[in-house]
Amino acid sequence: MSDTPSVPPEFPAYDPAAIEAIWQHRWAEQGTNSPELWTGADPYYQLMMFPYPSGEGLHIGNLFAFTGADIHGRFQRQQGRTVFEPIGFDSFGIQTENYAIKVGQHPAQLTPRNVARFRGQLTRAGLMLDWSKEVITSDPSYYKWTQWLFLQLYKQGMAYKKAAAVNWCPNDKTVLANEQVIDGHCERCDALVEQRLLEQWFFRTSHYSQRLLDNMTALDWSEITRQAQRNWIGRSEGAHLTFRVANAHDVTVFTTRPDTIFGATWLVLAPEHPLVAQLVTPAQLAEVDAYLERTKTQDVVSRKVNKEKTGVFTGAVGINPATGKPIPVWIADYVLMEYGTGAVMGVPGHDERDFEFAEKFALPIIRVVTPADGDADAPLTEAYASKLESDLLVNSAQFSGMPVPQAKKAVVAWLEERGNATPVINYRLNDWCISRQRYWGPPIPIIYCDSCGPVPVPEDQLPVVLPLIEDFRPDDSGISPLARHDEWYRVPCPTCGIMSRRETDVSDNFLDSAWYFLRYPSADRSDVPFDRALTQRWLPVTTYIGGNEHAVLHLLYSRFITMVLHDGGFLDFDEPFTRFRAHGMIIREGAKMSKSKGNVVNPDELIERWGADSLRTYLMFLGKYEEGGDYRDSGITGVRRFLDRIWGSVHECVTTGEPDPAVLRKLHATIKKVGEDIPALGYNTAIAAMMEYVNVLRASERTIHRDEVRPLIQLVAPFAPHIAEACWDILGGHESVFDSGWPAYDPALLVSDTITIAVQVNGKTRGTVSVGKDATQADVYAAALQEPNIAKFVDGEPKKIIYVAGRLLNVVM
RNA sequence: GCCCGGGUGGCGAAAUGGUCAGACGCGGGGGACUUAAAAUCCCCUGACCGCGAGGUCAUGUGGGUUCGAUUCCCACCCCGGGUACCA
Repeated sequence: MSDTPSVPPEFPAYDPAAIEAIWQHRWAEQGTNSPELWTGADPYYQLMMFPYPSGEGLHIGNLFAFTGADIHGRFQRQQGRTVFEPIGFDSFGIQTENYAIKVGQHPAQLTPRNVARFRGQLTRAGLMLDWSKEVITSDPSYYKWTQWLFLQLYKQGMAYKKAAAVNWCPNDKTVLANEQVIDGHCERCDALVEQRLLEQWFFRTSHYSQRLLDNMTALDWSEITRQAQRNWIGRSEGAHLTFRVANAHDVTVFTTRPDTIFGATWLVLAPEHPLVAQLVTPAQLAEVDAYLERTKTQDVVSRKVNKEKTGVFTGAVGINPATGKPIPVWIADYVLMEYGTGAVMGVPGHDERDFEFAEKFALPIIRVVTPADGDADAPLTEAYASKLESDLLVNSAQFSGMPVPQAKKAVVAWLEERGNATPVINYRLNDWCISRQRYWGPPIPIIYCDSCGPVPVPEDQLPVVLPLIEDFRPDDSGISPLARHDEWYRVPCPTCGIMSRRETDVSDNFLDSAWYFLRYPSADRSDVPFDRALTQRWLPVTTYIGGNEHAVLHLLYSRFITMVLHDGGFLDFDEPFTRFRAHGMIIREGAKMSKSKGNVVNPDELIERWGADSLRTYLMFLGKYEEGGDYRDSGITGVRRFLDRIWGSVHECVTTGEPDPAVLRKLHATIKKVGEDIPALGYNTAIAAMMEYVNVLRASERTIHRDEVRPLIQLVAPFAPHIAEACWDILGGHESVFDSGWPAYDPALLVSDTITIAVQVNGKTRGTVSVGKDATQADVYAAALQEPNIAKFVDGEPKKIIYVAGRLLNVVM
């Protein structure tokens, strides 16, 4: 009882597996990660993009993304907010279906297995997920409401049916998604893909183009993401111009360059343009038919990829409303029916594509625009398509000499008077085709009745359950596999009762994910898709973190759905995500990870070997979260050592004596730094700052005071939650470290009485001087001259002295 | 082609007008402890010249602005991502 131990007391080695198991169990048992949604103060909805539960299990990239979001959420919780961090599975869709076909199993069997595996992995990774609100999109309790959503859009006139082209494989006799068409060939059988017109369901996203654009200015989103959306919406200002055509209907074109109309030497229609049949003259009929046939037997993808100009003359002749001259009307597949009016005027002098076309078909090329100092008659060897505001019109009658921006307005006004023009704003954003001629998705809840037409399935009859059929593969019938099941698709009309047919298409996977964030808080409710009051309390999502590969489609569709629900009176807000941050991509040793390269990192093995805390922290240490990182196998040891040192410090620290003031200063600087870096997603520098502190804390095997190490545990907790809980417990914490708050720093400790000023002579640093914190320029200069190493460079009177208060003095000789 | 990112030590990366650029970590070298090794701890580590003090060069390339540039401007090269006949 009297012996003073001569060796330091032993303490258990840091054993991540054991610690992590204990705390994960405790979190689950005590519901630590399931906040009280109705009463919790200061709600903070921390959302991460839910995964598609692939057969391969959780990818390290998923883990990188989720960990970054989780750290943000855990930090917010330590700021005293009630943080809701839900998770779910995007389990419907073509990816799962294709995988099921590949491995020869049914997606309905595969999905629960994959989901179970993901659950295990996500739990093992120590994410602060509220599993009590899990959402699985392929579960009838979820897709019931996806179908409900379709019905609301239908009621609001936002869903409609029209014919649209799909990729069709004539060999497999099935519809293909764009990504299944490789170079114009079917990815499975290599047959040449063609296009087919099918009646499909669309959502009127285009109705919201301007609002989707306008609202964006108020969103706190990564700028790259906003820019991607702006480009996608593609607003462009221009005009509709109308051309008379002899013996036929007028042709209206869209152009952003009405000023160039004097140079329009032909008209071109898309092959699908409705006026084509009317315009063709008997003499040209055979040639035109042949061309139309050719464009039809081309898949949707390669038509856009193949830039070689083709076309055919219709025989029709239009009148250029500006010049009054006759111009030929052509058909060419470089004109897209889905953009503008499906017809353009050919202005070869000032449009690259038109120039190519003119060269190929020997059409006249007229210059109507020239640089300010240019020659009106200089021949064009390529299209002059500059956007310079100083460009002037030439060869354009009364408009010659006018600058382009002014001419755009003047020409439209002039033609407008004659009824030949209307100013319009056009968007490239198309309506959203949600029909999929597939099996693994929510059936679209519509019934076709011979006497009533399309009838929505009454809401009290939802869900329209996806039947469990064995032959779920797409086959040679050319329509959805569901159409092969009479017993499923033959139903009485809800209105008149006569035998009718169900819609056999399922909806797009993107529809499942366009509203899942609304479902989470209400996931346990079977009577409503989302509870109005609870939604009001938790949404819009406070912070959404996800990959920028979804910058356009998923985020745009989610915004669209939110707007529609708002306008339908279901929501009080019309933007779903207040703050969005795109994380970067994780690569390995400079290369993209892929199965074919065999360089995929397996998170399970890493967690087993190093622990979840080390892996989490290491992933965040690789680089800027928003830029991604380069995963290298050797680096994780440094992070593990860092956690080991924290573990050691917690066990070795004493409560006698006082903390070292110098260490405390560093501690408070670290608290400040980490507290500023985490909300800005500067995780790598936050970790570096903590490492620096640990180096100071343990320098020269000094004795560590408990008060020097305790706040560090709170700082490291978002990154390494398990070891933090364990350490907090050891240091006498009575609650979870995540309910212990965040340490405050004392600003007074961060300023010292003396400051070090760099002294440069002619811009070269020659030394530093230590002066009082209120020193003036003169004080610093005087002090500098006392330093021989500085003074020797100062010879005579300086020409100039620049003083940056508190930082630097530059003496210019 | 167009729109975004990004080029800094042997490597992952810090610092975006101001203290010899390179924090933090990996890797490497040296030392302490140990019978030895591991672990741990301490020191060094951009390149070149010099015994040394010290000096020279260095943030993709070339210009420019400035007392001062990795940081701002212009041109170009390379890498990554997105998008693509959008009139």
